[in-house]
Amino acid sequence: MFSLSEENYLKAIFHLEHNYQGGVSTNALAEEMETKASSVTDMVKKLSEKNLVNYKKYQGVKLSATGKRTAVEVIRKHRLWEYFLVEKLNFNWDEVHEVAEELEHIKSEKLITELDRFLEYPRRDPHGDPIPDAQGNFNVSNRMLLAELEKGKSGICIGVKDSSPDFLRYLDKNKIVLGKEMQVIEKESFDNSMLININEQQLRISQAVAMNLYIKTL
Amino acid sequence: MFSLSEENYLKAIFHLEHNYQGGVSTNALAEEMETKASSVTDMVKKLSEKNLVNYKKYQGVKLSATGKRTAVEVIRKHRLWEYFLVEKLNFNWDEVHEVAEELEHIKSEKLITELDRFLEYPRRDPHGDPIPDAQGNFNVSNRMLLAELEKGKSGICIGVKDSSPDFLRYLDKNKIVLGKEMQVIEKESFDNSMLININEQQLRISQAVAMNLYIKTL
DNA sequence: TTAAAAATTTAGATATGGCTAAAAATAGGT
DNA sequence: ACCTATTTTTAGCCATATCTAAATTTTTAA
Repeated sequence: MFSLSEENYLKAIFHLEHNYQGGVSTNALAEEMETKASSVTDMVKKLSEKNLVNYKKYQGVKLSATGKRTAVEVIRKHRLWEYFLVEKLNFNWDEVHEVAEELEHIKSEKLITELDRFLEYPRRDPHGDPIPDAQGNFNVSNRMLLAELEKGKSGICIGVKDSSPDFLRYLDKNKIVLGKEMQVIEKESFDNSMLININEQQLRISQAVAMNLYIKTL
Repeated sequence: MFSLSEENYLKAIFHLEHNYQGGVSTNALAEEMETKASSVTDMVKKLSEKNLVNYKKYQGVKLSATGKRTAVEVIRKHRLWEYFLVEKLNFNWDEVHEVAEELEHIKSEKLITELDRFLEYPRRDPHGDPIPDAQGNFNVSNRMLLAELEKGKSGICIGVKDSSPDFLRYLDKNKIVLGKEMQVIEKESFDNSMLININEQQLRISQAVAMNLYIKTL
């Protein structure tokens, strides 16, 4: 159907569309894909010829309906495989991304249908990101950043914004696990760090951390 | 490490080495890879430069130690994935090959180590072929073709030589399953067909079938 | 409003893996 | 031994997905 590169471009455009409404710029896409702008232009033309994106010179790209559907399918596969790796194969959540990047391109509808069933239809991957269902629907629940939580209020940790191994290992080290309840004891206006109550202990959290943890309020 | 093409060539050479002792010929390899002899020559040169095969012009190729190790690793991955697909994801044994051809190239040692553990260290894939262990050792048991079994003798079906979907579906249709005991009632010298006792029923088997079923004697 | 800066595209090149057609080497039969 | 048929290799070309460097368009700011 589509090449590995094409699928990766579609996925990248999908992720960037959240931040760039009026079309994803060539440079933004080049940075996301860790390649050069000229390579992006070439690929974007190809995707456009295949009607996966809408593209006009110097105007950036947007996914077409087909392009979006394809991107969501790849994301679904990626997140199901991540869940499989953590739940069945003892992977830690900071080491699944790379392998899932490869597994997401395996072409077999039955494989994914059956994997989904085998995993009992998980709703979120190990980082708390929603797994779209077979129809491409995300089950987006209301979530907010820990940084937005007011002093005294509590929430349950449901996901991470940054899922770099460094951050995930920081969370492991501090026993911050998805599903855990946390309460804001104190906010420091000087550096926007906060003191939270978690695991029946107090923990100081920097702004950088609070800006990258999703919670839902009780 | 190695490209998808390189891995597929190594696998093909490994399989062909059983029949062609003195080096695998370019044409044989071309047929196995479903490509042209000229393309094979090019690739074989590349493999030779990487010391994965020993190659001299017009003399065919043999795997080097490294080449053989790599080929066996790929075969191990292929067969573990086939087992996973059948045992965990409800695939039939005639539909696993294509998907396993893709999965076998995923690069992660941990993935395979953990998959092996998760599957509880299976010794044979769904077609009865041995799965090499992490050290690359096949646990080859003594096996023979059903066609070689004498009249009156019994054996247990342990594998298939031909694993084409057509043949596998023929076996399904006739309830010939790995692990089943079968006894030769009569051999017809005219066409080398045989009458066997299996599942408490008599069944007529053509020479083509008997030449493609592995059994072990009791 | 126009010149400099930034972003984007084009042109031309590279590497991989494959192809066709032609040349070269080997193998077989007499 | 030699001529022919088969096998294998070489030479030159194609497509994908990259890259660098140069050209072009858009944006910004004086």
